Amino acid sequence: MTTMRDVAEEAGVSVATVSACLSGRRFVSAELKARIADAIATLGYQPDGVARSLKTGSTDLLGLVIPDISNPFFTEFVREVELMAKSYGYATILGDSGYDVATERKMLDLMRQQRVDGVVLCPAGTRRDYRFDEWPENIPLVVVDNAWEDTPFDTIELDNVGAGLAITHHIMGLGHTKIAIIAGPEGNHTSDQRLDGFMRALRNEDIVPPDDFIRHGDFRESGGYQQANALLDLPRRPSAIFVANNNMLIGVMRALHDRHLKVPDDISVASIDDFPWAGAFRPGLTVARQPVGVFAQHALRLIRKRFFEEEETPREQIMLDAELVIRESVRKR
Amino acid sequence: MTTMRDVAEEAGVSVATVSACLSGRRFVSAELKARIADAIATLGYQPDGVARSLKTGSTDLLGLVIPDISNPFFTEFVREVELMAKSYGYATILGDSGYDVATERKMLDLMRQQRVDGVVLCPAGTRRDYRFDEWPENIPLVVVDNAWEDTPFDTIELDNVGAGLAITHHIMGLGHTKIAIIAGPEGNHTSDQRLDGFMRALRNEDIVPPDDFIRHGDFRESGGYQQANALLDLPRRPSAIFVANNNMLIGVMRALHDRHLKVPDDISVASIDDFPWAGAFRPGLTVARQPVGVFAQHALRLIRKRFFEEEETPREQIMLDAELVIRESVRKR
DNA sequence: ATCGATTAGCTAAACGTTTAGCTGGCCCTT
DNA sequence: AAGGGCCAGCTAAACGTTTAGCTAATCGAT
Repeated sequence: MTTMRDVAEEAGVSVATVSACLSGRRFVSAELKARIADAIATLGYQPDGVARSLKTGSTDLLGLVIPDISNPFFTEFVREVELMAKSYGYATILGDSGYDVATERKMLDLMRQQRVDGVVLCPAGTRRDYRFDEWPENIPLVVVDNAWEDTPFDTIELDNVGAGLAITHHIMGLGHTKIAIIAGPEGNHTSDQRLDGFMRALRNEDIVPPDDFIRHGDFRESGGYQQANALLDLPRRPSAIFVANNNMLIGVMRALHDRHLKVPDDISVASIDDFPWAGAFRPGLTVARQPVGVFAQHALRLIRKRFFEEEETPREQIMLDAELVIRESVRKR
Repeated sequence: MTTMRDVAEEAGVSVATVSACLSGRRFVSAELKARIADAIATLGYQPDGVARSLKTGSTDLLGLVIPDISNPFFTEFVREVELMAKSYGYATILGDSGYDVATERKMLDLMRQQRVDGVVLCPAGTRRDYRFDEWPENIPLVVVDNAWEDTPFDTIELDNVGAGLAITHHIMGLGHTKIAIIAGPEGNHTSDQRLDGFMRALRNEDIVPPDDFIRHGDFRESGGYQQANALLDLPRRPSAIFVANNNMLIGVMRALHDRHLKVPDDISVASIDDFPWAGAFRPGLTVARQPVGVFAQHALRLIRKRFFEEEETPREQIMLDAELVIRESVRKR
């Protein structure tokens, strides 16, 4: 490999001058600039970021940890974060935890070891699954989507209670009273909040759903499939199902398909998280859409703010509203 | 930050011994091991990967460049690659080029600068869009999915001609003769091959499609939408459409939906690339599935092989078969 | 007892940058 | 003419590891 040393020699200057020329942080005469440029061209020199990182302490690397990239919400989030990161000159290290907290910890550790300039974490677990006293002070970390209350970190999340309320109100507004929910894992913050919104909406109308109607999936397709089947096996079926995320929605649709039940003729379905295919098929799916791009913008803003800030400012807890996208999967009863 | 120096001091040994203890590459007595472990625990020492990388020359970083992460084929590929990478101890740097060759080059340059141990590239462009004479000898690069002929690199791709043939034969086998294709951008290797398979299948049966039936989209949803509309505006419509990738398929479905055309009753549709939702909706979509997991396995195998190999072995050109997944979107005519 | 082989742990030199601080030449001022 | 200020470019010391090569201690064989 050709190093800066070689370039310096070839151009007949010192390494300091080459460095100054490349970084532009110090003045270098036009003549030397030209000689250095020539030397670089003839030798095909390409700078070594690792050495640079060691010396300067910043790697221009960003960590991004998500629980499941095949969930279109996270797919889109990855896309937006990577896009923003790129525009600021960062490269993105991606880690998919597969909703496994141990894997997630390993990823975070790996990223710390790579000395990333910041981490965007969409946590799979709850607060006490992590040992953040060990997290280095100087690496900004922002928690997105499944944010816990009691951390020192900046958080960004949907107003999940509001989204749960909005969806449930929409369903009730079309005359449904026998409404079931397939929530996420118990104890998962996001899931709990969406369930909370659901319950509040029902309570507003003095509806008390049977225990059978409140189900917990795993936020993945298989969980949606299982829980939908459980609901459909009930002697007294719901007329509408609120599914707490899009992957489970797929499973639900598959279960309905298996039983030749038509949406929304036989049963209504609504969910949280839009995705590219939601409008392309029959029936178009009614969902509450998360402002994914805005999530990503805030995430990068916060990381850069922390990275450059001189003295610490209080944590930000950002909460954004969902947008109800009404298509065809909920029908008047 | 606490460094290895601090640990060495605390434990009353040399840095060399600490290093030996941590890496396990040299024998260290049980007593010192314990003292070092204690020192690490009390100081909360965490090793610095950047310094390690500088010295050893390997970063345990893998580059992955794809043209569009929202395409489920690439979503799945990213997932599989990241999973395999993780299992070998690599972290994955992800770059989405957005089908833009300039961005792609920037990503590759960034990755080279980060001294990744290897790169998996799903190129957006054609061979001559790149200047691979500048690519460093010692960073293995494997080209996946849109592989060119004339490179020194290992390649992995679908047998696209075979896939095009299989899909088209399937359609023709159900009695269709007026078959259109929405291919990808002209000059794109993958697209050209799939189109080639399509044409060969038709030629086998002495069918000559009108020029109107051969359309080129951009491999994205909007392209599929536009080209489908163009086809449907034709005075003499096709009875079946072969769509060359899944994202365009979404656009096609949307166009059909807009015109209240039912698949497969009014028109048949088939595509290449399976995706999680293909079977969940009505109609279930008939597709040729790429063995994505196997792609990822080969990619990692090849990168590691090149990284560790003493003397150069000839390039491998791996070509894998698609699997026809027959659902409901193509119907007997 | 002596010599050589073996081995645990140490010293010190890298790896390829950045940057604080120095040098020496030039120009301006008095 | 001498002194001071300024500035382009240089020297050398980091950054936090790894590792070749050395030292000194231990042990067995003669």
